[in-house]
Amino acid sequence: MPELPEVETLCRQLKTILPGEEILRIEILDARLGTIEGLVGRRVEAVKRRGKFLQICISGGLTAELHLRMSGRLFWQKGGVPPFPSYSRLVIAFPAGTLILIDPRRFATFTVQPVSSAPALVEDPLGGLSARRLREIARTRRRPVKSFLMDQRLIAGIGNIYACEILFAAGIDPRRPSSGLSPAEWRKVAKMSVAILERAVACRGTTVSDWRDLFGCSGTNQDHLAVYARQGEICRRCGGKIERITQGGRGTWFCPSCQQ
DNA sequence: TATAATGTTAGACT
DNA sequence: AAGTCTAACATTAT
Repeated sequence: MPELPEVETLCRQLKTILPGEEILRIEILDARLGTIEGLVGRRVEAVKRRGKFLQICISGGLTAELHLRMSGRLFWQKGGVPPFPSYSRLVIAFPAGTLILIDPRRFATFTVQPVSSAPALVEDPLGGLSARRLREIARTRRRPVKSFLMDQRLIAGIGNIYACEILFAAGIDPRRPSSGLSPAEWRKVAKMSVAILERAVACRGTTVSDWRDLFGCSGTNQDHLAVYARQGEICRRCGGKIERITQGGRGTWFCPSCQQ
């Protein structure tokens, strides 16, 4: 569910609440999450984001790393007592309230002292992407540019919705081999990536089905989607018809007439 | 009932 | 060897 803008939204909201708070209690409601040790009694020092990971830095040099995967959400509940929402999988109680991980599909992960995975080649597309760097990384890769943009080892944070929207904004066919884009095309991709992601952050994310922010509110970026989930509808730029294809097992939406 | 859903990754290919 | 592709994970909604 959440991509960079959604995780950034949660991160900004948590920053207003958690720093300085003591962890009073942790309840694991889904055994898939494993055990979580060493956090109770410690204090939150900072909240950060890396790609789609949310990092909670804890006193004593610990870091808890949360990944929401497909259906994870975070919800802030004022009181610390049940009932918790459906599909609550993890509860972390603080003096100010309770942080709840809601996750129907149970793919989310929460780890302490993570074996911090290697950073992406492009650490974070917010605040500037180098077109030359993208082109350099793409030079030896022939796979479709859409799956290139979504590869977290290469660029941190872009997922299915924003990959589709970025390529529409850049006017590039998602099936094009990455190595075949011209310097001018990479400039467009770089520029549009930043623009699309920044607008989504400003809109507190995209709510097409179940995304909600920390306080249960929908985002508003769905109002700006040009292609995602719009198959059969009219392209607002050229009047053509938006199509859906499958790439790497995921849906891709694009306008064949204005994305070349 | 079959399909698709905002993600990642192990293992099999090339 | 590095790059690429597929299936699998678990559950709900259409």
